[in-house]
Amino acid sequence: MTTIRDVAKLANVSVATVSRVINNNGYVNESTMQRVRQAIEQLNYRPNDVARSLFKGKSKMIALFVPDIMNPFFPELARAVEDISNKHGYTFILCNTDNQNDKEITYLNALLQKSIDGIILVSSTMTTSQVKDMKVPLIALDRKINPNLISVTVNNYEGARQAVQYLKKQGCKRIAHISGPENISNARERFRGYLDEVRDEEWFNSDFICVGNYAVNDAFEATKKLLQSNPEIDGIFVANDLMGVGVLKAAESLKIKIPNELSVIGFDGIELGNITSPSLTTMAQPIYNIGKRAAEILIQKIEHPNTVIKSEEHKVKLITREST
Amino acid sequence: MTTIRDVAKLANVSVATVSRVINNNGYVNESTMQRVRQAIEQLNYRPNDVARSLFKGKSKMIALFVPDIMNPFFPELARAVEDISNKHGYTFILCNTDNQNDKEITYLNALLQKSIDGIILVSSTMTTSQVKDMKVPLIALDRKINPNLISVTVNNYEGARQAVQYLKKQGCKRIAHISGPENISNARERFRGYLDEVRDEEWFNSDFICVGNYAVNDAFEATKKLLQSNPEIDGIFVANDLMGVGVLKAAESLKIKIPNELSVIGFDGIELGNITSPSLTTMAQPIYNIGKRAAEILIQKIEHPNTVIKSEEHKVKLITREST
DNA sequence: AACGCGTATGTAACCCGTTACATATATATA
DNA sequence: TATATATATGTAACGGGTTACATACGCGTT
Repeated sequence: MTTIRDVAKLANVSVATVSRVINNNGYVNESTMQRVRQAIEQLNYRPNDVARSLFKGKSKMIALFVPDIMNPFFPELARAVEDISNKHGYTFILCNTDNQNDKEITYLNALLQKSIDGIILVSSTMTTSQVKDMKVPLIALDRKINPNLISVTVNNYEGARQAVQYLKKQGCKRIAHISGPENISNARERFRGYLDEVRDEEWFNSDFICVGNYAVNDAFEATKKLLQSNPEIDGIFVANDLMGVGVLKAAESLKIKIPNELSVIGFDGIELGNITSPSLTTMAQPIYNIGKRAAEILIQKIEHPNTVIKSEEHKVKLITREST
Repeated sequence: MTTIRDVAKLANVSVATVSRVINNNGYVNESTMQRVRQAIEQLNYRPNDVARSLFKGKSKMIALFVPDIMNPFFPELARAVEDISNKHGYTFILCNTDNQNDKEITYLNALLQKSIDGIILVSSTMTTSQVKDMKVPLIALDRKINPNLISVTVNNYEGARQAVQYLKKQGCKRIAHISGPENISNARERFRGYLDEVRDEEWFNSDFICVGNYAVNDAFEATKKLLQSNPEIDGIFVANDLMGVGVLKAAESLKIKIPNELSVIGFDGIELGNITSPSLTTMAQPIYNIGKRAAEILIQKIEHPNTVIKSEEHKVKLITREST
């Protein structure tokens, strides 16, 4: 492998001068620069990023922790983060945590040993003590971790209220909710939004609430039970689209007509909801955009540690489709 | 940050001895080892991987190039590669190439500068000259690049024939094909399989062939045209499941009943096909498994450069669902 | 007694950019 | 003319592990 010393020798200058040319800093005479450039060209020299990282203590790498890239919500997030990383000259590392804290900690340590420059966390298991006093910049995405850790999220509470309001406007009189796991902040917010919309209705009944796990199958089973025990339900607000699909399938298997007998609204706005039939009405998050913003904020934090950065809450948007 | 020298000082030994303890090689007296271990513990010392990489010229990182992680075929592949990387102590880097050769080359150079240990390529745009003489181990996945580059693929040709045979067995008399892009090796193979099954049928008509782009929308439009011009078609072999979804939607919009009036079979076996209604019959690839094998082979190649490694062609498997 | 080998540990060079500091010339200011 | 400043370039230390090589002790063999 050719090194900066080879280039220096060929161009008849010191390594310092070559380094100045490469990094375009310090004083270098025009003609010297030409000579160095030519030597670099001739040897096809590429600086070794590892040596650079060692000296600088920075690696130009950022990581994204997601529970599981196979969950269709996350690829778009990952794509956004990768695009922005790439645009700013960072290499993108993807880690699947399976919502397991020990995996997160193992990844974290491994990445710190590699001088990772920053990490974006989609996590419901990292604890406050694990994230505070971290010397490497962290950003929470999609799920808040604690109030001191900058986060990029959506207005889950408001979005949930709007979803329920929309069902009411469509004429639903008995609205149920399939919630997400209680340890996930956005699931709690969506649940709270639902509750604040329905708790004072005279028809409200806590049997209309099921706890799901943000996955298709559980929602399928839960919905079947729910609708069999409570045939009066005519609307369901589902805490994410993936479970929304499970609800549609359950209704289909019970021969309940959507949207005639039952209206369904999801949350997230993943492409999947557009493909089912009936297609799924949803409160869509700006998924790509929140991933993009998280990456931009992280890079800002890495490159300008002193700028003041604030958490962001983006707005969800109703997308009406065939399920309502 | 605490360094090996800090540990050495505290344990009253040389850095060489500490290194020997960390890496468990060379002679170290039992009691010395205890002392060093304790110093490591006490200082919470973690070796700096960047320094290690610089000396060794290896980074313990591997990368996966995919066209776009948002295409639902790739997350499972990525997950498999990440799992295996992780298991063997490698860090996983994901690169979205958008099928653009210049992006691939840019990524490649960036990764080489980071002493990447190996790369898995899902690519239809890398050229023979770009991959030969690469000093870093490469593996082609899902798509062959050239005969000299080890690949992990499936039996696309055979699978395609089986798909068409299955449609015939189901009673289809006029079988069309929506193919993938001609520059993708697996699309060509699947097309060839289709052709070899139908070319000698007296009903065969080249109008039954459309070229798609492995995406939903194009297939939707193409199918509408195809079925309107050729209402006699009663079976379609679609080169991937994503386009299969487009076909299902097109049939729905034309009020063509599936499977009664039209049978559809896809290829890939992505989860999506299980969620549509009707659900999509498909020739399923062992997606996770081929990703896993590619990663295992790559790591084998990295860690034992002299072992003889062969390309692998895995078998696809018919999954019958409601669309046939 | 001399030699060989296994055990144990330390010194210093090495991996390869980066940059603080030293040196030197030329131009500008006082 | 003396001093300050911009320009130009080189030397060597530095970042933090790794390891070749040197040194030294203990024990067994001849």
